[in-house]
Amino acid sequence: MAGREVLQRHVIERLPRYYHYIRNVAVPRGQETISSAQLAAWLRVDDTLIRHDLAKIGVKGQPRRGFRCSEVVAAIRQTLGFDREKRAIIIGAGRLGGAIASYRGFEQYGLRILAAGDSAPAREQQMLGRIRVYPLEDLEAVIRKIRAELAIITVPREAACEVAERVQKAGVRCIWNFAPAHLEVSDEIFVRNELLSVGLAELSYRLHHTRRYQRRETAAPAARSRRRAP
Amino acid sequence: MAGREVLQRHVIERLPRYYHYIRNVAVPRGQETISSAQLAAWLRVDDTLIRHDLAKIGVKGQPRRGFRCSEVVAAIRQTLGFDREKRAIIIGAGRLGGAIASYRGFEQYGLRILAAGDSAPAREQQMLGRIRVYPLEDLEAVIRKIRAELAIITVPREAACEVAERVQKAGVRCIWNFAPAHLEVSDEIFVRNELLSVGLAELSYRLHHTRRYQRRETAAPAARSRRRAP
DNA sequence: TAGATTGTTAATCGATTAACAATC
DNA sequence: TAGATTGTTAATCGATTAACAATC
Repeated sequence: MAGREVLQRHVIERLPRYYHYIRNVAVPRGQETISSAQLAAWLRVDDTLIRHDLAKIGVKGQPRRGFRCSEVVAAIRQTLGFDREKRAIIIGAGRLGGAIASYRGFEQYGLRILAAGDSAPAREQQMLGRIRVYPLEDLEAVIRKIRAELAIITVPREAACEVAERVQKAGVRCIWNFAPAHLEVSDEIFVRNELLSVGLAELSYRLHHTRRYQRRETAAPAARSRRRAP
Repeated sequence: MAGREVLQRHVIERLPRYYHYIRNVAVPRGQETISSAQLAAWLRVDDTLIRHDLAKIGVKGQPRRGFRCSEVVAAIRQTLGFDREKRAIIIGAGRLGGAIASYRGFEQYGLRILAAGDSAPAREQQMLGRIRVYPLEDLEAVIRKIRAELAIITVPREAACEVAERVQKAGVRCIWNFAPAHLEVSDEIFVRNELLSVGLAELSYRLHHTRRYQRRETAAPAARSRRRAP
């Protein structure tokens, strides 16, 4: 159940890939079961690694059959908490914020974006898809009203730090930050920084340094952080 | 110069963070030099790791002074190829595509988005910021015309695979994929999958499993892949 | 049954950290 | 000079892979 031992970060990063592959590739193909070898071939890792990971989240396979897709999916959902609602506010109702807010795929991860905030007068009081956009002055009140536990930050860099401080004080427990800024938040709150330039950096390196590539699809983390030194 | 030995992936993922921190935090503060301890405290890693990384890209520090910011920045730019132009096309002129295309910060990484493609008639012939949007029928012609070596995919999942195949055949060498799809491309081409649900998965896990967090800011990769099994 | 696949312990590999001499 | 910080080799740690018995 909940509260198995703590998972290592690498495992946490791989599980959503298994989830994604099974739901979007294996199941649509009509597969009821999936072998560790199949997942491994896809993700370009050793099949033992897959079995280790699945054992950690308590899924049992059947010799000669593999793992039942439905069981793997259920175990991942349960382990990662996809089956529990995450009440979120998105701050920054620009194009990126709009893209995230209107993407329906995140629902299968339990994300519920209940409100948006934005400073630009032109955008205030507007709707972002089906989500209401509030002026930034009301940030704290809105967070409390919708009981947001997660804040998604899609404001420009200059505004990100202040927004982070405010959402933190208003009681949010996690931040998903898309602004290319270094947020200074307390230790109590978890921040995941999606620094897109890291992706660009890798592409740049590959583009300029390599001609051919070995194949590989790897589960790999993005920026995570906790608060900086006191 | 170019062509030092191949860097390990972890190093490639950390360098842009150093770059980002120095340019956005240290330099604006007026620092001319930066110590490995300062970078380490920020990124929550051991300072030895920083010195190892910087040694790998050929930066020399000065005892009691640290590393010159300008030298570190120059070395990272040169190593990762930020100082060389990357000609790109973005396919999918929706909100996410628009956000990426109009973000000016990528210029300091050498990214030049020269054209956009989109299938929706309403968007055809429009401009995306200062970038012209072409209909998808002309994809191959546009890629050849602008000599794109990088394709940024921001189309919906259903369209992603076909787009990937087409850009590949048209000669693009790298794909930066934001669609939550498994692209099937040849070994010759490098793909970086920015699967955002991985980030959401980690937040979900933290939100449901932890109360307090140790601090840490870690350089961490996102999805990378090379072509799948033949 | 034979054979494919899981499950798990042990070995390996590689990234990180420790230790400490060198340097300004 | 003394002291802070780099540079580098060696040790550690942890993730991945190998090996192989168990199972259906």
